[in-house]
Formats: sequence, structure tokens, C-alpha cells
Amino acid sequence: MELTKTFEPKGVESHWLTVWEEGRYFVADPSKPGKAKDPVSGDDYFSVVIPPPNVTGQLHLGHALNATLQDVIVRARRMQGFNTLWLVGTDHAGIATQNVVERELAKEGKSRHDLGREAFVARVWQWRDLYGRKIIEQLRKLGASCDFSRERFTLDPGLSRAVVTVFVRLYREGLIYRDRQLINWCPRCETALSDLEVDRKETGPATPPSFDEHGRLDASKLPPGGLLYYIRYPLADGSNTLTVATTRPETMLGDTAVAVNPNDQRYAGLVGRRVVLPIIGREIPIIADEAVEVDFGTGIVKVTPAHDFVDFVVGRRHQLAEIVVIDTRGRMTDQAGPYRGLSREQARAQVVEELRRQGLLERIEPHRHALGVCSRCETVLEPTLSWQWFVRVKPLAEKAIEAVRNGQTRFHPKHWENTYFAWLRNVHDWCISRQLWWGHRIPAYWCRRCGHLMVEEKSPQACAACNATEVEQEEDVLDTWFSSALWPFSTLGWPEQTPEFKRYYPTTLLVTGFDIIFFWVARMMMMGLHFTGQVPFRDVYITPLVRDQYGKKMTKSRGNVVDPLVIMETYGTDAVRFTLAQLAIQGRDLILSDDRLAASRAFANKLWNAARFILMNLEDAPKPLPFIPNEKLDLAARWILEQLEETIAETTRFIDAYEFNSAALTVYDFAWHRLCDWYIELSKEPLREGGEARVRAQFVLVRSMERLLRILHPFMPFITEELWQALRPYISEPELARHLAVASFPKKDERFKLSPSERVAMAHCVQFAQTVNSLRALLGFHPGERAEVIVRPLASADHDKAASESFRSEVESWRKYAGVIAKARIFTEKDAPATWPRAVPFVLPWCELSLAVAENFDQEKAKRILKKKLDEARAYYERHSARYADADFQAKADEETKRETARRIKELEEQIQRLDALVSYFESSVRGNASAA
RNA sequence: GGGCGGUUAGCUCAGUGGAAGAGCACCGGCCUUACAAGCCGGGGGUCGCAGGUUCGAACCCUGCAUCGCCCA
Repeated sequence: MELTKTFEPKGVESHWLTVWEEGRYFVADPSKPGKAKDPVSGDDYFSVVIPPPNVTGQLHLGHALNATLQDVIVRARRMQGFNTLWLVGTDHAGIATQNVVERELAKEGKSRHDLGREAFVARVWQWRDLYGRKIIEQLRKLGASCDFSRERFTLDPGLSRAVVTVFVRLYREGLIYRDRQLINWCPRCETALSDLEVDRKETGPATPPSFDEHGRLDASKLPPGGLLYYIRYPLADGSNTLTVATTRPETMLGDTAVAVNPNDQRYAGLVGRRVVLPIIGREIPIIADEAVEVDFGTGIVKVTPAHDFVDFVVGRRHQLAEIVVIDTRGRMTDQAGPYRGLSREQARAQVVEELRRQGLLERIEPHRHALGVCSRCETVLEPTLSWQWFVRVKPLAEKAIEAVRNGQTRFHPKHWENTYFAWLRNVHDWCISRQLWWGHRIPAYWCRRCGHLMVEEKSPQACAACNATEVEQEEDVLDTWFSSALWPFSTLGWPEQTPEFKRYYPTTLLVTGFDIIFFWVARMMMMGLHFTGQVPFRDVYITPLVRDQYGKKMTKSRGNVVDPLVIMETYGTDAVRFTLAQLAIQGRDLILSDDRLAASRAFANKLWNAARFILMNLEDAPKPLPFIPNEKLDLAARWILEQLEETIAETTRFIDAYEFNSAALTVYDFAWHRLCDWYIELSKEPLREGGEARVRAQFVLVRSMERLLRILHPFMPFITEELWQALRPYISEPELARHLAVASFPKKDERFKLSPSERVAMAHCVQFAQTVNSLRALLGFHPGERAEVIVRPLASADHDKAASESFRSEVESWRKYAGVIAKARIFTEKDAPATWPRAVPFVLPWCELSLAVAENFDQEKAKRILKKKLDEARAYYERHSARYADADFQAKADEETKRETARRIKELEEQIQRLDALVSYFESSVRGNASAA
């Protein structure tokens, strides 16, 4: 099989997507037993539900990261033999989707009201069917091995049924109630929002506005916040005025009291008196309430119960009237007197003008505060008094806290559980009704005749109270997150006891971002525990946040959003995935840069070429290759195979611990720096040699590469599948899988290993070769030029004949290899040529070597190198011997450490002694023979 | 105001108690027939600051500084 000279990802990727799909490899089968078992839970399955992206979504880097990490685990588990399900789908994203379709309609000059509810909802479905699967397609392209046959959507019949079941049960248990309260309201979306859908936007301090010559204000230039207005309220007895401070002067029209803090000595005498509300002329009381901050403004505040959360609470405490002056579209109501019909903004400008005209505007100050805005459209929210449905969260939260506290569900990294706990401990009731058309319509029914309320799974035929048949359903729909909270079990068929639900619940893992801990994780936990009695997932892995190369969060407004599809196109999907995995460090943000992506692309290319080299050398090989046991292999072969098995074990450990970065690095290091840099180079000789040597090398290369491809497959599925297919005919394995995607994940094979002394020998070999290479470069050898080196034991070992013999035989075992890597002929003293030209000596902790050099080599340079090494060795020696001489160290350090330190000191002593001798030799021999011996 | 996280080489980051590491960037030498998206070398860090614990601290504790995030 011929491979191109460089890796071309494009065709490869789409090809394997099709093949995997046709093989139905990712379709879960609940009836099959798993071939692996989790050592802790005992589960033979592995299931993950994707955090549902919303239907309006496009794949962004956050999704790409999230999906990549899920896919790494899922592919690994599938290969390990677990019965694996990765369930995929989308949520209906009530507000966002409705907005999209409303904008479409607006282009046709229509509003949703023109169509009516039914036609509008039909239109949204149409939109969803056309465009709503885009993100799923993008996930496929990324190589995500989801079970696309089980794709779910929160508005599917099954999931909708789960929503109704849950709603009715919670209502009957008293955990859902209806109430008229002040809630967050978006006047643009015209719906209620939950606390979590409110963004806080820091505002101000802004520049106070200027009035024109007519005393008018330009409403369009008035900032939405950032100002504090001081307004005088005359006392009802006309004796004086009080000054109140507010950020929202237009709400004064709805004031029903003025308040001070009961502990505020300044105003103690005021409480119980009355003021006249300017413009409106209403008399309102002065009350005392703890909620008033003494330091805010003048310490006297206006109270508008219908338009401010604090004031609402104060108002209920003091039984104040709740006067609504702003309606659901942000327009002033009839209660706003002269300002009725104006927008909030216009009303503000006019109220301020009027107060000024009447001399009641004391001053306007710049002021810093936070404005609540809609997380969807950034419109400034209007706290609004209305009837809504709420979930009583506290009782549910307690169980959710406990399940994490006792370890039934674990967070990775662990510290995120603090965020989870903090939120659940302070949780408020959840406003779940939305005044939208797109979503799950609340299963509550009203009798038109007597007003009786019925919450039922199915529309009642008649009123349970008066038997009238005119029954109508609640108009509101549920918060999208209400249905997402059920996702881990509603997608599996609950409330039915489906095979999927029985087989795959509780799910094994949830992978998501920290910003979603409240929206999803906490709510899924609450609902899961309440309705199934079990946690919805055992592990929660919190992904890092993706930032751009300047460390900035990617946002549309900054314009620094990187489109994953673009970089997939540029670098190849495997490279993007590998980069993301490599940078996914627990507890840290992920900064993506072109450099990293390029490095991953280079890695893919490196693999490609390594495989190409191997394949080039398999033309004469039998299919499959015969298995060769450890004993029949030479040292280098056994070394690389042992390294391979270590790499397999380590990578598996890191994947199990969700340490994706370390897993990726481990594989990378083995592939590049050991397999490619060492073994492939070492294999060239036996391959050339032919015969048994060639056959053995072929076996080792194929084994190393194909097992490497298996552990790398979860990270880089496409290139590994492509290369593995090419190698597959040569693999000898009973019941070998047709494709890598479903091949077995390797387990550490203990048969391939070195003895301890061989391990030391190879470590020496590596160090020796690196030293020779380093000297070659420093002394200006041409890369193609062959070096000649003598290696001998350090002086102290010289006298011991046995030691000297074992030294010689060790060198014998690896000198061929070091010779290849360092392009050198290596001699021991025994076989060194009798006449030796000029040479540069060098000393390692366990040997001495000298490198033959040309007549005119740079002696000064050689001396500098030696001196530098000598200084380093001395510094270490000083540090170690000082430590070793310390009485406390002798008394308190453990034996192992002492032994090791003593050994190093001895080693360093010898090295220094030899180096020192060599340096002085150099110094004394002006132009003498440098072959110090 | 409360909490969490970071601060290690020019950049991005590994490294949870016993000789400071990787990738990229930089410098030098090489097209050595798998790979120039490559090969072989090299330089570069009082591990934010100050105390403490310890025989021994990048690592544990305290305080401070600074950057970022979350909550109120």
C-alpha cells in the first residue's frame, strides 16, 4: 500500500465517518453484556448523555472541546469492551428559537400574533427540521462517536411525556406552586426569566446629562444606568422636603412609601410622618425598615414594591400597595399619570425634566452599579409583578447536596463541588413559566366557568369542581431548563422502564463547562434523585474554558471567536482534537494558539510517515506476521516493546483519571521520541540485513505501531483508523476487529519486558548516544561524518577485573545501537585501535569516553565544554555533600534517601576528579597531544 | 463584601517534599532515501514577594501583591 508523502486529512476523514456509520459501530445495544467491568462500580456499561446544545446553535470551540473529551473517554471505553452509549441530541431553547423565527417572520412583515399560536409553532417546527440539526452534523464531522440513531430532542413525544409526568408529580407533592410575585421580566422577549438567565452588567459611573435651553433632556442620550438621581419629596405638612436617591427616577410614579433604616439616628423623628409624591400628588408614609442601607445616597430611599426586588419585600412586610407603572412591553401604564404610553426611557427623561422644573431635582451624580440584563438579548430587565409558576427548590436541593457530599457523584476537578454546594445552599425558588409559545405547554387547566385549576397529565374532559366542559389549558410554557433537567433519564425513555433506561441509568459521566453547573448539573441532580432515586451520573468532569491566544474569553462582541470548523479544515480534525485534549488541564483555562495546532498537525504527519516507513518495509512480509516471543528478540526490540507497554499502562491510567493532557503527552512522547527517534532508526540495520533479523524487526515495528494507534485512536480517530487499516493485514490476533473504532483497547502485556540490568544498560545507551551527539555538534562534526569513540569505566572501577568485565559486556550489549544513533564507531579499550589520533575526553557519572578529532580541532572549545561540565558537577557535589554532612539529615532522613545521596556523592566525586584531571591536562599541554589517557 | 483559581524559560503550560521539565519561539549545523510539518545540537528560569513548618520546599502553612472568574 502506497501512502502519500504527507498526511492529507480531508478525504480520510469523510471516508471513515461513512464506514463507521455503515458499521453501526456507535449504535448501542442494551441487550448485550459488556466485556469489561468498572473496578469500583462494577458496571459493565458506560453511558454518557451529551449536554444538549440548543437547536439554534453552531458548533463553537466550547462544544468542540466538550465533544472531544467525551469522545476520548467514550471511544476508549467502547474499545475496552464496555457496553457503551453516547446519547446525543438538542434542546429546544425556547426564547432563542422563538426569537430566530420571529425575526424571520418580521422580514415578511408579520408577527407571531398574525399567525396565531398553532401556526406559529408549526412554523418553528419547520425551521427546526430544516436548520436544527446543523450542530449535530458538525459533531459528526468532529468524529464524535455518538449514537446518532438515538438522537433526542427535548420536545420529542417521549421527553415531553417525562416533562408532564414530572410537572404533575411535583405539583401534587406541593413542590410546584403558582403565585403572583415580582419576577425578572424581559420586556423585549416579553417573558419571565429565572434568576440564572439574568446577567449582571456593571454600569457607570456615567456622565450626568445636560439640559438644553428649554430645560429638556434628550431621552436617547440618557444612559440606561450609572447615575444616581437625588429627588426632593415634600413633607405632607409642608414643613420641609426630604431628599431620596434613586437610580431609576421613572419608577417614583409607583412609589408607595419612603423608607429609612430604623437605626439611623438622623431620621428617627421622621418615621410615621407622610410625604407627598411629586408629580402624582399621592400622600405616602415614611416607614422604617432594616433593608435600607444607611450609606446609600442620603439614607432615605423611595419604595416601589411593584418594580424593585428589595422594595417588593419591604412592601409586603409593611402591607404597602403595589402599583404597576410599567407594563410587560416596557411602556408606562395608566397609573403613570401624564406619562402613560411612553417608553421607560422617555418617561425617565420627562420625569427628570419635570422634577427639575419644580425645583425638586437636587442633583445627579455619577454612580457605579450593576444592571440586570436579559442573558439572551441584553435588554435591561424590568422586575415585574405577575402570576407565575415556581418550583420549591430547597427540599430537592438537600438531597442533591448530600449525594455529592457522600461521594455518589464526584466532581473532577473536585473543587467545583464548592460552587455546586454554594449555589444549592442559597437557592431560591425557580420561576419555571415562560410567556412563550415554543416549549412545553404547562399541563394546567382552568375551568372557564368556575375558575377551578386542574393539573393533569391529560386534558380533563370536564371541570372536577363544577363539571362544566369548557376547560382551557394554561397559556404559558415551561423554562427550557426544566426539560433539560430531566435529560439524563427522559432521553432513556423514562417514565417507561425501557431497556435503555434499565441498562444505562445512572449514566457514568457528564462532561460540561463550569458555567453550566447551576443550569444543568445541579438541576439534573435534583430531578434525577427525586424521580429515579438515583444520581443521574457518577462523575462530572468540568472542562476548562477555551480562551484565545491572548488569554481572552471568546465572545461574539470581541470578535475573537475561533470557528472550530475553520481550524479543522486548516489543520485537520485529528490535530484539532489532539490539541484540545493536550491542553485540557484540570482546573485551568485552555488557551488555544496556532502554534499548538501546528505542532499537532506535525505530530499527525510524523505518525503518518512512521507508518509509511513501516509499510515500505513490509512488502515481503507474510500476512499476518508470525508472533515472535520476547526471548527471541534483541535488546533494542525488547526495550521498545517494554516502553510501549509502559506507555499503554500510563495512558490508560491518565484517561481513567480524566487527565487528558497527560494522556496525550504520554502517547506523544513515546511515539515521537522513542519509537521514531530510536527504534525506527535502529530497525533500519536489521531490515537491511534481511533474513530472521528483518522478520523480527518487521514484527516489532508492526506491533509497536498498531498498538500505539489503538491507544491514540480516542484522540485522533481518523488518521489512526487509516493507518491501522493499512497495517491490519499484518496483525496476528484471533477475531481481529474489522475496524480500529471497535478494536480492543490494549492492556499492558507483561510478556514484553527487560531485566533490571538490561534496563540500566539501555539507559546508559541513551545517555551515551546523546553525549556523543552533543560532543559531535559542539566540536563541529558534519552530520554525515562518522565519529570514533572509546568508552571505558571510570578510574575507580579500573582495578576490579570483574567489574571491568561486566562493564565491557554491558557496552557490548548496546554499542551497536548507540553507534547508529550517534553515528559513531564505539570501541572499548580492548578493541580500540592501537594508534589513536587527537581526542577529546569526556566524563559521565558511570564512564569515561574520548572522541577522536581532526588535527585542527578547537582545543579551547573542548576545554570550555569540559570546564562547564566540571562546574556543574561541582555545584551539585557541594549541595549534596553539605546536605549529607548535616547531622539533622543523618538523624532524620530516611535510609533510602541517605543511600541514594551517598551514591550520588561518590559518583560526582569520581566524575569531578576525572574532569579536573582532564582540564588541567588541557591547560598544561599548550599544543601537546590532547588524547588524555 | 464572600468564595474559587492562577502567578515556573520570550510565549503557552506540565511538575503535591529529596539533582528545575515539555511544546512553540530563538540561535548554530544538516535535504543523513519515513518525515524540512523533518534531523542533530545550543542558549535561556534567585519557580510573584515575605515569613513559617521541615534535616530538606516550586510543592505544605500564614500573610501580602497581582491577574482572572463566580456569587451577593
